Amino acid sequence: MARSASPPRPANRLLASLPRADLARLTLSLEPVDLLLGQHLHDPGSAQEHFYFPGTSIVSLVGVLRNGDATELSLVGCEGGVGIGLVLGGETTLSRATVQNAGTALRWKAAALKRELKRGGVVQRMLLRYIQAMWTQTAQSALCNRHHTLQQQLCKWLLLSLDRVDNNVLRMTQQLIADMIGVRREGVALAAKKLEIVGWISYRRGVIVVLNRAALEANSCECYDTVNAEYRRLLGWPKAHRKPRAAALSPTWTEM
Amino acid sequence: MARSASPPRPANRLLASLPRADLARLTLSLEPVDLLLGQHLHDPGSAQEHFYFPGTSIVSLVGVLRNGDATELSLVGCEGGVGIGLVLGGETTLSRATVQNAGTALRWKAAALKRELKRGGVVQRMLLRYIQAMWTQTAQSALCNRHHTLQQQLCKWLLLSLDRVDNNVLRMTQQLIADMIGVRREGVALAAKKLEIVGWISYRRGVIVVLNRAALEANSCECYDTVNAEYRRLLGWPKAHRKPRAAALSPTWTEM
DNA sequence: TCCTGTTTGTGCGGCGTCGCACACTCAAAC
DNA sequence: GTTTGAGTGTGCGACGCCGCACAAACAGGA
Repeated sequence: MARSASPPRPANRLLASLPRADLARLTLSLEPVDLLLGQHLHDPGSAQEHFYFPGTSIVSLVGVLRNGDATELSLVGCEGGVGIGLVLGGETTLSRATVQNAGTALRWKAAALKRELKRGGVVQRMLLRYIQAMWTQTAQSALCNRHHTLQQQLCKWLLLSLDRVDNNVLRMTQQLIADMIGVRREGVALAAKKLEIVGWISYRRGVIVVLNRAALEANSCECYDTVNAEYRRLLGWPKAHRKPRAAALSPTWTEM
Repeated sequence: MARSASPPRPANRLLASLPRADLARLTLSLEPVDLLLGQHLHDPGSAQEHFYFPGTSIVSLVGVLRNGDATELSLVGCEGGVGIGLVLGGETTLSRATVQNAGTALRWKAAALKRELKRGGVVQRMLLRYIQAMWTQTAQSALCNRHHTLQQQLCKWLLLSLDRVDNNVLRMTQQLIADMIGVRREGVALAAKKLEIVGWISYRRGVIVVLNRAALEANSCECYDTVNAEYRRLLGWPKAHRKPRAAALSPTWTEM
């Protein structure tokens, strides 16, 4: 069969980490799709037909309470995948997967995924390790929600999102961010204003530009570093997957 | 070999759910141990030598921040197991597993667990589904920490613990509970006092007796029900694993 | 160009939890 | 019986976020 002998490295890093042979086998059953802003890849309790490997898209996993209040459990971009219920065997989960950022992804039919899991090789190991990384992120969210301020969490959230796009621009309204973090829009407005006043970000009507990434890192809660370190350990990332810009000497502002 | 042909059903319900043949095979490599109050089964980043199946013991998985602040991520009793890092392949996790309630457990050498996982049969499926249940519990904790009051969380926590012992008595100081929920001891003291005044619990110096379980259920946050339902779905529990006592007609108090 | 709906800014009272301080109670050890 | 320390009760000011109300700024379509 004359399928290209060595397909281009996929944008998704889970896939890119696979040995050539395994990647080639998987590629046969992967289908490129474009994910649209606001699209739900799955809802609480709904069966999932596909597992998704985001490329340029970003997907947010959120937990939802009966009254509609929500909180983000994990943010998934090109470093991960969506559909852990398929891997762990529960089929459905209680979470919702919403597309945060329109973009590309590769999707994998549930049946094909299960066939691959039965092989029990490197693909299975990769998926399970990724699930551990995601569990860590969810666990850290629990800690973060309990112990850290909105200001710190906003910094963390901006950084997590920034790591999953290829420039320093985020397209998000404050309302959307508030829904993700699980707080009021006004709270986000206040915190964002402070970040703008000190010049670390600028924004207007749904477009956020990060101007001083290092300062955000210094003022985000430890969760950002902690989770990143664990992703690196579990998934074998290089030390930093973005070149840090020249560290700005912004002091961690105290009276913010 | 004259090993008893049909070993007694184990106290741990994950094990009890296994087909006879698989259980018999596993039993050969399981070792009974007594877990002591306060014992750490693993610490953040430390390698785990064993996977534990609690019998009468209760183990709390807690996440810890750099300053020592902590929050419970999952409570594990006879319905579950401790050591997901071994199953998912990361070996270590960022959480700490502390024994909440001294009691029995069966432990399983990491090497034997890995051999079993390679088989890829019903044991693997059972462990993965349990991990999904645990992820759900952790995720719900994140939501709970964000959106629910200490009073609700205390009710939830008492119920979760109660489900994992065989009477209505919990041996825990308020300080210990506070550390688990991730709040101040004074806050727990206040909330507990309210529960005692309305007569739903009584306690003295580290011994809590639950007098009106139904009332606690009515006043706990939805997380208790949500997580329980998901455990039932994923692990095939019967509808209620404790007989509900006669439902007390305690109104959900409003001015508590 | 004006209109309209979305996005952001801001003020106010209220509530839940924090951090701290200190008194009290009980059980076990001496 | 007395001492000691762990466990519990309570008050106070502070802080962070909520819920609400409403104004202002902006972008896109009519």
